[in-house]
Amino acid sequence: MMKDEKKQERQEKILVEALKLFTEKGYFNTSVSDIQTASNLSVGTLYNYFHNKEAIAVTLFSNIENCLYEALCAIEKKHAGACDRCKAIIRHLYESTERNAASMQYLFYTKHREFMEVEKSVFTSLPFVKMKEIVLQGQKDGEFRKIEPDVAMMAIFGGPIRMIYQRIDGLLAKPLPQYLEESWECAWRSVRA
Amino acid sequence: MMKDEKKQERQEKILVEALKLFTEKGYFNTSVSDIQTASNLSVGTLYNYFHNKEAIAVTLFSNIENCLYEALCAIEKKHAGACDRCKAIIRHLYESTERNAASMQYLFYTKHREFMEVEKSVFTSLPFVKMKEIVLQGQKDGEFRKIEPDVAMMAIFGGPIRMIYQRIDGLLAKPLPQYLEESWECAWRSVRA
DNA sequence: GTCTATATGACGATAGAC
DNA sequence: GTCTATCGTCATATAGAC
Repeated sequence: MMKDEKKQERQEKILVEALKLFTEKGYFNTSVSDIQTASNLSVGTLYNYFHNKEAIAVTLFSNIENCLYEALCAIEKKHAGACDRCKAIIRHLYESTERNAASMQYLFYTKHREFMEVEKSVFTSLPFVKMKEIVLQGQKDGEFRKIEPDVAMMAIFGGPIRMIYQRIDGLLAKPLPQYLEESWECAWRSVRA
Repeated sequence: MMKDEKKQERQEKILVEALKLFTEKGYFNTSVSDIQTASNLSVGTLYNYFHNKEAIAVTLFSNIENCLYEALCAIEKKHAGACDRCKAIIRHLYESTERNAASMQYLFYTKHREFMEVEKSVFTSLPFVKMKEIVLQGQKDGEFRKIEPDVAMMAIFGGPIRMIYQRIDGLLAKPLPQYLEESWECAWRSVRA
């Protein structure tokens, strides 16, 4: 029996290569054979690790989602007010995009519904529920204007998320963190009480 | 020889059905056979109207893009300041989404790069260039704060565009125009001089 | 567990009769 | 111009040897 460590490592390799391919060429333009080749494994072995192509996509999504969710929980703990929390979240998203564009691209930029049974939309997933909670709390505490919560949510994060899309598409000259102050100021002005 | 009118009508039918299928199931989950069946045509006939599946997608994109571009030009003519223009644009986008969700979904929500040779991103296409022009003019005229133009652009339109995504995903209870005033107020507060 | 070889089926696109 | 029938290709997934 193979050591668990080695097994883990191989699974990780598959996920990394799949993520790279999915974000570069898209899910449907990536064949199982592509993933297998990039991972230096045979087809049979790949199917030993994942039940099918969709399972790879689902695992990837779930991993990235959980990772972001934990980061958001840490931010929530570290900062007190909704204002500080939201800014920290945007900073985290910007920095994550620079550090690991593929993950962010896969999370935000992919129409998961087209190939995964799950998910209504990324925006119903755990991290975004948490973000909404923070915004609602901010309204309750009088930090944010008491407008329609969906509008407030999108006023704060809509701009920064769009910045992330633009960066991923190669349409922004500078790294995202360099836009942080200005784009946060805009978000803040739009909803502060 | 068939009357041009009838020919036009059939081509239109193909485009309408293709748009419906592409937005419901996605481009890759839609087969040429699906389009052909929905259009009440044979495969052969369909290939007589379009060179291949991609050509249908390209024509669709181009039609919707032009239609939006013309609407933006009309708005530009009708309104004087950048502020009024931007609000009118957002109103137009909101109303279009309610009237014809599929078109807006196809324009905004589709990763065209994955199946079309063209386009870096929707955001480099004509309508969005026009939007950026309007924002730049607004900064020049002192209506908008003189921050990084990309940030200003996304501060204004990022929130509303995200609202459109949410509506398309069925995550907003009310029709978009009912959020217009509040979401415009947010956008405006974020960038006004 | 890992490999190679292959079954199965779908899809895009064409050929050729009418 | 329109149809039916079909071809070639390729992708997913499995079988079975090692």
